[in-house]
Amino acid sequence: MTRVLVVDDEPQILRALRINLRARRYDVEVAGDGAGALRLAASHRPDIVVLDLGLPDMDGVQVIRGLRGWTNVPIIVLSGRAGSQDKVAALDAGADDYVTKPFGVDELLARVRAVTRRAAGAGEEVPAVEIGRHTVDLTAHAVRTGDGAEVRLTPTEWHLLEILVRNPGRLVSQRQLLHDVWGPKYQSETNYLRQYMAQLRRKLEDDPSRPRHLLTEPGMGYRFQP
Amino acid sequence: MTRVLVVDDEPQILRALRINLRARRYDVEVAGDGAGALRLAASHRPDIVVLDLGLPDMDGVQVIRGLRGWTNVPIIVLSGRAGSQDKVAALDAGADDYVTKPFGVDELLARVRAVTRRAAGAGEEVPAVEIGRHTVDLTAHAVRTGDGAEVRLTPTEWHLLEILVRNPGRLVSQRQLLHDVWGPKYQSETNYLRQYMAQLRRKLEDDPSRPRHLLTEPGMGYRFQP
DNA sequence: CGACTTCGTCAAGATCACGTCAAGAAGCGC
DNA sequence: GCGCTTCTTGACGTGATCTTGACGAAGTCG
Repeated sequence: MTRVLVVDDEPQILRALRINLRARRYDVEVAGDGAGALRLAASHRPDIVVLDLGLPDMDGVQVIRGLRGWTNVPIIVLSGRAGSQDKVAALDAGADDYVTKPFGVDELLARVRAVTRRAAGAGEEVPAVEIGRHTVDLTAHAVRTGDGAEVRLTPTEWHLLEILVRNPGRLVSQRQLLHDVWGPKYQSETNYLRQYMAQLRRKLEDDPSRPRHLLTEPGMGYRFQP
Repeated sequence: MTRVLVVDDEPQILRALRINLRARRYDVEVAGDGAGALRLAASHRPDIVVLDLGLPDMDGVQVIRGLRGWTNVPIIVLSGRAGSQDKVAALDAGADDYVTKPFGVDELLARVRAVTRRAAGAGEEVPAVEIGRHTVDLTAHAVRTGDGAEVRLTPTEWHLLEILVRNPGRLVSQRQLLHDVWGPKYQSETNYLRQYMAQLRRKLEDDPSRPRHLLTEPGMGYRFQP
């Protein structure tokens, strides 16, 4: 059974999540503060952590760092404020996804499923993925459309696409993309991302103005949706 | 044609073996140290390796282990020392035969024949591919056009073509091509690639200015498209 | 409702990579 | 040793790619 550790300081949220997750056959542990979360994570080794950033005793990002020091367990962050820098910091610290409060339980459960699915296949390779009518073959470094025609990507376009495709379903922060593609000195040049994401959508999406796979998460980053 | 890789640090031995083996219709590549031997073996896929144990850069047994990590190519060891423990170490590491210096060329040739006969029943791969009007036969090491005429390629041209053809449809990076053909110190000399890719296209493509099989991926590398 | 941020888009110049030509150096066969 | 092939190295024009700035639209927050 999949073990979930839920960390939140609001008792009613803890109660709601515990009931809903148990109904879905998850094994649920709860913690009300950061110290308890770290202690429970170490002793119970959960398969997923659902973490609220607003904790009474310590900053949520510190909790993430404390976990990432010794485990790669998937972390889904809950945040009360939309557009907050806290969430970007959380993703950069190693969180896997985020959900803004107030959130629907269905949405959270969907993200839990997505994150567990990805963690299950972590060891395997992803040789090819589909984007609209196109197939992205990472090993061959090629993009082909259905009728065999090739789509040419520039080196920078490839670099960016590869990072997103290697993290399917996962939100990748702007800072991380800029750092990985352009280097540590370009972490605030978000126009580069806008420029190249637009080019990728023009080349890969069926309707570039209405992307279905290369999604923008405003203020956060970008996500490749298989 | 059978490909032989000769590894020795003494130029006169290299020269003598090259002349004698070529006279017997073997295709000979030579290396002067262990690193070059491993590189040539990976890119050129010899049918036999003749390996001197006394190399300047690394222990011969290490070279044997490096080869045995991924290939079962027959290895004939040359050694100046008749000591039995060297022999045991080499054979235990995966060598197939052992010749003590000084040796007669006839003896070595006999052992080469014996070892090839023994390994004759090995698995095979893609022997021939088509490029335009030409047929590239990797095992025979020859390129023929439709009417039977032969196209002559220089050793470097072969080396480059072989790497590309052994990775059909896949992008091979400039760095890897330069590393495999010219060695680790030439990884930024992209003019070599431009020079030899142009020569290959002149010899193989129907319209060299509009290549259909030897494709450039700007900024990244080259690709052989079957 | 207005100030502010963020995103998508367009357009421009600067820069880089490629193909090509050419010539000297080195290696090999005779 | 001599002639030939092959390899190495440099330079240049052209076209593609990258970089950079600016603008309006959409959304957010007070």
